[in-house]
Amino acid sequence: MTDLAQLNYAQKERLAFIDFSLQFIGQLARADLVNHFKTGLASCSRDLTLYNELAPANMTLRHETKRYYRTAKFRPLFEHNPEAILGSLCRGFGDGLSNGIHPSAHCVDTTKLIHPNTEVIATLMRAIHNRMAVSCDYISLTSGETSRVIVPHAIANNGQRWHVRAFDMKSKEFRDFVCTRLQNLAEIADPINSSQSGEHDTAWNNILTVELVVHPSVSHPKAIELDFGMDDGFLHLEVREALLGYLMRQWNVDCSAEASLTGGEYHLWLSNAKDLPNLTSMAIAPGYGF
Amino acid sequence: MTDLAQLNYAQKERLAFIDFSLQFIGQLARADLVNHFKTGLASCSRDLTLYNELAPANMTLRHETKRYYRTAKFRPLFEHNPEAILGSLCRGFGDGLSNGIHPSAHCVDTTKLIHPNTEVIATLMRAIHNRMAVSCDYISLTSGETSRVIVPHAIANNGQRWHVRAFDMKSKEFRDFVCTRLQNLAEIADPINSSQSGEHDTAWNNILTVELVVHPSVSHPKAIELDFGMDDGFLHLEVREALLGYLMRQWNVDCSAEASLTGGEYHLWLSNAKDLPNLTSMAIAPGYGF
DNA sequence: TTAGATGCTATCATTTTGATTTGATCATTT
DNA sequence: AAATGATCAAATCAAAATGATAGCATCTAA
Repeated sequence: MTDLAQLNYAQKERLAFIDFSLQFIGQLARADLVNHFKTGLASCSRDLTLYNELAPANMTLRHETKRYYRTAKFRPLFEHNPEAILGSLCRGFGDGLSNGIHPSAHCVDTTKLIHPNTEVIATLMRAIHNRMAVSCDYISLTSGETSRVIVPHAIANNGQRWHVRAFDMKSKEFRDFVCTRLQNLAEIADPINSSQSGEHDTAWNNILTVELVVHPSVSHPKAIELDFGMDDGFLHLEVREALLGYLMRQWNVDCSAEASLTGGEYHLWLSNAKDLPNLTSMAIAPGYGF
Repeated sequence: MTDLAQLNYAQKERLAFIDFSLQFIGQLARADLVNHFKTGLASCSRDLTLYNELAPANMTLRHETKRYYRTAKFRPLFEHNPEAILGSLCRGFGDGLSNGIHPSAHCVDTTKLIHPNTEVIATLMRAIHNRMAVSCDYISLTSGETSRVIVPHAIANNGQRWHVRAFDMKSKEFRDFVCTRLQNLAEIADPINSSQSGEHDTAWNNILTVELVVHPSVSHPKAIELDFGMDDGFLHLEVREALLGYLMRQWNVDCSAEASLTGGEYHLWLSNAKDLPNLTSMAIAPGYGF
């Protein structure tokens, strides 16, 4: 009896591709496998036979079209993560390799307007992993261009932009820097001071629990409960203090004490706002501290 | 002479993993490869030797640490797409297979609060590919729960939620439905009416060209130009009419005729707003039509 | 009715992989 | 200073996976 766990990486990948295609496209032909994996025809037949052994009820061959079709009894052989799936549908299946990409015309992700530079991300990530500082020029919205030395310890997406969280030698505190506004990065070989490492970034390491509820102004709260998968009307989140403001802004969470913001975009209310300490990260949160 | 193009899929994947690790982590040990691909030790040595043949200047072994390190002369062997990279760093390398996931603690994507149901996405995608209608219950924010029959033709992310674009039999027009608010989906075997197919969705098929410029209120426009990769101060986009409003809202684009919105969140201005026809999709766009 | 496309299976040569052994380097311990 | 242990490389051989090919089945479309 063959078993999924015994198979090697390449075989599992091909079976996952079959599973994915059946589940999300509903059909599959041998040529699709050949196209994607640049494999031989005989292998495809073998893979399809193997898949059929592992999940006999999942697909049937229709000779009229010479394709395999998902059956009504289909049970996925692999667990596909929803976010990863949608990414695969939009970008094409197959991470890491740029070949075999044929994105679906029927699945479009948001238009990405900001594309961090690969070299910048690479340099930052290496500096983070190797605990090194980098020198750079930074163009801030408030103060324009300045040269700095920063000690990065994490990269985070705030919903629109990728930021690097770093100790800033100039201001002597931990700050966020937008990755696309960094230029002329250079690694600095000298070992960093331990007080500049990520462990000392309190706003980053402090995990807050926030409670979100459907905004009282919403006339059909069930819709919002479905969106956010709320069982009992509450959504409890653990969020880094440094990222909380971004999160509230991204999701248009009304952070006023009494849910007093009006406007159709506020679907959620931060119901424990008064329990939270006064946070600088929340300066951008809608309605906070008014 | 070995050549990248000659290698099989599995080998290319392992080389891409080596390339990726060197570029974004800066180092790599044989054990990392074993861990990820569940491969034998001997294979790793072979893969590393092969990588070294293909890119001799990219890495060196340091016996002190028994790891390979990226050299200063590193030239990536594979093209890594920035969005895909950041995804890989956050979620772990290796699409399609859930094994070998060890996401970086130093790269955090936005907190996803909305998780579309895999079955719903699968059913919709199959209906789209097979040009079929589905019956469903939909809970709308304005009118609450209703039963409908829709003919989907695309799935799109509007920046916060995944929508399905579909012909709605009830209203007899093309509309957006939030995927998480769809329940009790059932495929309808009857063939669809051709007037209900995606080709007739004019707001979807109409591609508009929009011109974005840095908002005049920004004091250091260079920062914004860097964010959006503007060469000459302009950003020209081709956008589906049906998605334009979402895009303007997602990026906080001031859509007023004279860039009259105030507020630090408006980094961009839609400079050709007056050239655009009156669009229902733009109802949610900041400042539009005021 | 027949040609053509695409599917399956079987066979065999080739390639890739896994397991094992031997030897090297270097940090750590004795 | 020498022994120990961890991890690397390289070589070898057996096992497994893959590619190529050929013969046959099924169905569509001409």
